[in-house]
Amino acid sequence: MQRIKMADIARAAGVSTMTVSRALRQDGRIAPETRRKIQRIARDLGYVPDRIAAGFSSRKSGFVGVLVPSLNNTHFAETAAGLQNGLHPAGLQMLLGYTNYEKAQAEQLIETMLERRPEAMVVTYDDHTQRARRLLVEAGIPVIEIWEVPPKPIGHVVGFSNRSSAAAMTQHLIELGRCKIGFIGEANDAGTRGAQRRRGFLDAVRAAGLDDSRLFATAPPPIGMMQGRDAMAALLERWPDTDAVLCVSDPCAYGAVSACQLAGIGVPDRVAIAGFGNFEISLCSVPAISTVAISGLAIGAEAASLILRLLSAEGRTGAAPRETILVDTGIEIRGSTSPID
Amino acid sequence: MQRIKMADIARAAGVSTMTVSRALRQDGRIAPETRRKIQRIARDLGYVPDRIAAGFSSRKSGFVGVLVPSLNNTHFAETAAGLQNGLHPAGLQMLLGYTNYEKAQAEQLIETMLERRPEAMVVTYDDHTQRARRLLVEAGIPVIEIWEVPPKPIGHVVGFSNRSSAAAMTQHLIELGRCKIGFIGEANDAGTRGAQRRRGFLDAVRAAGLDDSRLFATAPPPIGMMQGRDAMAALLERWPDTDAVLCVSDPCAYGAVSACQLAGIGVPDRVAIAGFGNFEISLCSVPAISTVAISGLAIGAEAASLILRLLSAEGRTGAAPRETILVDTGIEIRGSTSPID
DNA sequence: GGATTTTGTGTTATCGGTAACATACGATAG
DNA sequence: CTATCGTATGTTACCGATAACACAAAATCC
Repeated sequence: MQRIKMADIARAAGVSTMTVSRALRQDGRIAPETRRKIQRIARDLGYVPDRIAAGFSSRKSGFVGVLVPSLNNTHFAETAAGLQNGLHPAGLQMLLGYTNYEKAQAEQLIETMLERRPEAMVVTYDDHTQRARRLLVEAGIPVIEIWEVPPKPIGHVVGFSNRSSAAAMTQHLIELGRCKIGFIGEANDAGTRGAQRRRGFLDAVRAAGLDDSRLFATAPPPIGMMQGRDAMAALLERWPDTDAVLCVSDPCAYGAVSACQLAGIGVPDRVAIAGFGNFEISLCSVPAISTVAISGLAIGAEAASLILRLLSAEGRTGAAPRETILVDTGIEIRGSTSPID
Repeated sequence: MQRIKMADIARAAGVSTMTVSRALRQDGRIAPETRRKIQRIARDLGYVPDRIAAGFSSRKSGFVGVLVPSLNNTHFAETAAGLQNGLHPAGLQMLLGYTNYEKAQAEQLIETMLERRPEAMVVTYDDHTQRARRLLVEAGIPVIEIWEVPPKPIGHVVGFSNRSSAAAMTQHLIELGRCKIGFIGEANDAGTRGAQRRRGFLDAVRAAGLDDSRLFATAPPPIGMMQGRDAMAALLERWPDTDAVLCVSDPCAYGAVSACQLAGIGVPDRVAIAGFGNFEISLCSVPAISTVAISGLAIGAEAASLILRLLSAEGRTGAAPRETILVDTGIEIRGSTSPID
């Protein structure tokens, strides 16, 4: 089974391959009639252009590498969707990889993705290995970190402050009059998003002069509903008088709510519970769960549009100035933290 | 910024590029000493091989195209994860695209993916357009449909029968003694997975001689929790004496459970509710939701291993015989359908 | 009406590797 | 001691498209 290539069309049309190449792109000065004829022949022959070869020749691969910790997570799935929506119309194909929250896996994926000569890389903020950072820097392409504003960015940034968002939500719990507030999340001290949220929690609790010891560490991410449930049960056993809990994410918070339901503990009457991320479950849960609203779709869309901007502005000497784009976040107050009458 | 290429290494080592090419692969007969020297130089120079060029030359792109309806869905996210796990170690990069349940989008994605010359295509079963099917067939590469066993497969299959699984779950509801059973799902009559589940529901209900009219049609997919909630409320308004409901998926079923909670309707006492897919929410919900257990990870893993098998067995004349791999499914009975005392 | 520009198309080289074949040389066999 | 072979490496061609430049014919100018 021989694939049709440009030379076949050229032969059929009695022109050179260069003319075919020009006719099939918007580019180039071509007689309208010639173009129509070539397009018709291409269609009749069922020609499928070879973008690999085209990219190889024009030194533009048409790929953008994207790394997320997990696909099985609304956040990152939406980010990927936002990226695809923005990149696909521009002829860019997303190379998606998920790291399963493992640094070694991330480094591995970065390495193999770079072998595909992407035109840009999008990586979810994390405490990447030195080698991973070096590979990204030396690739000489735009690198965009998403989902946080790193203290030491590798390149461009599309994110927000997990720390201050978590602090804002904690502040809300404090203003409810709660004073024995716990936190459920990973214990990892490295610079991850979860750790930033824990820091924000501590910022707010300490500023209010409250007990800052009620940190319940789960296993490393991914932290799902059942982890949240188990953690909540354990936290209440250890500190039975806890009156509010901030969870590192919404699924985790839903697990905490379900633990209370099973134990007959009223939410929000006895314990207020808040999550992070505005997942669907936090809206549909009974009671609905207060959460920090972030749009993964927006992050993906912003990253995509930044990439398009950076790639089209490639006339500059040296690297483009570092861009930092902040996406909006907000606190959604719902039933799980409504004031006690 | 000039990238290092094989020629640079060859010059530094005083050998030809061909020797470098051989040394950096496992292939070829190379003096161990030469290989070590070349590998060291490559490392020192920070060489990153160009897999695009390599693939272009060897006529193997190293890509596998994967199409799923949605990423924001545990099912397909796990499938993608299973595929990546299986393909990445073999040096294959997944090109992932999501169709948002739209046929036109699927056709578009198939077209642009084929321009990347993938070595195989994985598509989620759906009622694809004629043109999409033709493109896939004419690509001359292995095509694998997943998540259903199609009546007219395009190529290979890794799936299960949505219809009989749904029938089995409906049968379970019938055996509970329920006789006014509803179904919540899409109305679309096309050959989608949801439509197959509805057929299975009807099979079982009719076989038992029960009322088969309680079909509540939601909007087209994606069908989320809130759609399930609204649909359940509307279904109960229309048919207040309904005593069991099968939902097209778990998130939808959770929405239905939450609708009952809000309305003060006991689950399972007054209405039993079952879902489909074994999402985390069905396990963590209170009550936990009975569901059809399917492993998206297994589907992805099976598809990946089938691809590797097909690609390595490319010595055959003509196409390889069509393979159909069935993955296990089972009924998980949980609180939402426990018998009334 | 000849010079200049514009338009449409062709030619050549090349992107970074690898397949296929060629070759030099030391080892082994007879 | 020569014929044969296997091993390690080099040479050449090419994968399918496009960039850069060349060039003839038609259009425009003064």
